[in-house]
Amino acid sequence: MKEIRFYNTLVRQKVPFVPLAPPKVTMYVCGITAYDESHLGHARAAVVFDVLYRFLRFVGYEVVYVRNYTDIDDKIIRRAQEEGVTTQELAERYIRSYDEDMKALKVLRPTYEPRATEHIPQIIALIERLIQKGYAYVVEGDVYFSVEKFPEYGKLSGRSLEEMKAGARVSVSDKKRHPLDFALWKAEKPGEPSWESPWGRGRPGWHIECSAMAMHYLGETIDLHGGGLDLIFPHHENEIAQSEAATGKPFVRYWLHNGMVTVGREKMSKSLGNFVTVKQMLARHHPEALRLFLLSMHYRSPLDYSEKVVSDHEKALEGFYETLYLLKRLEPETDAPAPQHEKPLAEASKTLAHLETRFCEALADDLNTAKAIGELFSVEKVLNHLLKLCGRRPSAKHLEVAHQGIELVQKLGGKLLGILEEDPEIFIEKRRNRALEEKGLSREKIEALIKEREEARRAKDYARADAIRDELGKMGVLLRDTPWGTFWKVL
RNA sequence: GGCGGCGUAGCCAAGCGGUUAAGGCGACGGUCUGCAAAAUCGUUAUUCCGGGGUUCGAAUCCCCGCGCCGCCUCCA
Repeated sequence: MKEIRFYNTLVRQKVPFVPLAPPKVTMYVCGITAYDESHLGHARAAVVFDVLYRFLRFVGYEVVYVRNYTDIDDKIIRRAQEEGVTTQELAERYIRSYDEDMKALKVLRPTYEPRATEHIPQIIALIERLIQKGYAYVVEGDVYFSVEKFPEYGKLSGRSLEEMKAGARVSVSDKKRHPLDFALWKAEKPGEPSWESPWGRGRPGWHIECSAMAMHYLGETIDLHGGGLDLIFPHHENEIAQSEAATGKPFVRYWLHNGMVTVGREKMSKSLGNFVTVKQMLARHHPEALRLFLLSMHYRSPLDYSEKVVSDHEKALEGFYETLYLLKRLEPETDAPAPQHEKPLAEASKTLAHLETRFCEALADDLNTAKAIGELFSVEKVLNHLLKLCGRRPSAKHLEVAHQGIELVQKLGGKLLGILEEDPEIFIEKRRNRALEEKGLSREKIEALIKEREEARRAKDYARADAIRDELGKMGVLLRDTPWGTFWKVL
């Protein structure tokens, strides 16, 4: 296995990944603010870091993975007030909804999924530490972090305080000593949830929760911290400032940021209203098709969403499953392969092993899932060749190579990418049922017609057989005659 | 304005100085098939936004343009 390399936002280049205390790896990813349904952008971040998590475990690391839920913030408060529910009720609802989405998308559960409101003591302790060290100040029940006290402020996003002051779109609050100072603690406002603190009742600011929870679960220096590119400034910059000011130690060894999902090249976002929710997508596509789409682009690049492209990936996925389906039906007819098959079989086996290496190297190279997917589809090609080689009389040796391929698909596709892990027969039946329902077609009718056509074919009544096929074709049903019977699919 | 990124076939996309520029979707032709479909074989980028430069050699490095996007405010 070649060394693993990641693009570290902090140093702006790809660097070898060396965990602080192998085999342990600590990893923190910014989760969602639970105030609305999650969209494709949230799904991308979750799926990308899910594959990272899977890959690190696959190569033998013991990964402690934390992904938080922000369950108290301005948007949650506003939304809860609009709906006349408590912030807890609202957050709970969307956390549950997100969990459903993640489960459907086969995103593995992180080791811990902490919520901000369940870590108020840790947050307060961290703020106190910052005040003691002179990095934070109290104004009328608010506590602010003083960016000028932290000389390295801006190191992640590549800005200086001067530059940012110049372009200042930052609202100047008379309470802040510097426009970029940010709230660690916000004084209670009437009708808003609040907690006791040394500075009076109030609630935590946004940035502090991630530092507090990351340190609580993972220690003062963590290996990996992930999140969307849009979090680099100010959120992650602020996390660094708070954490490193408090501990005097590096907070994160490797910062990883995923690119945005775009629509017509524009960022998908709530405010632009150009978002598609995960639930809407799941209603139209197989979850694995979504994963395939989300992983088809390198994680740091923008990913432009369009139904056509998602469907293209879905078709590719279906084709792969159809190959697996046929492969699974093979039964050995003889013990030994025909002599002229021995060499191709040996070559197929060798190619499969080679593809596995290439696949893993792709992931090791800054999680290049797009390349890895390419290698995986080359496995499909090998399997199709094998299928052809098998013909109607596969030998035990043919089957052995077939199983090697199937296992490889389960390992690389299933275990690492979270795709192609269903039973092909179940996958195909699910697709059929979904398509039948969409088009309002009757399975019984289709199957009866197919049976009738098969009888006609046996009787060599091809005119009748073709008439039935045309009829089914008009219904959107495509037929494919195989040695094991007629395979059908609804387009 | 500052910082960062992108521009590869009809569409999506890999490629990080050196074999025939991965892979997917699509299109066209051959094989297979009763005919289809699927599969398979071949064709579909003599060339990587444009122009210079470095180099024995560049899609890959440098410079100058053009176009697009993200961040600088809450945001995955």
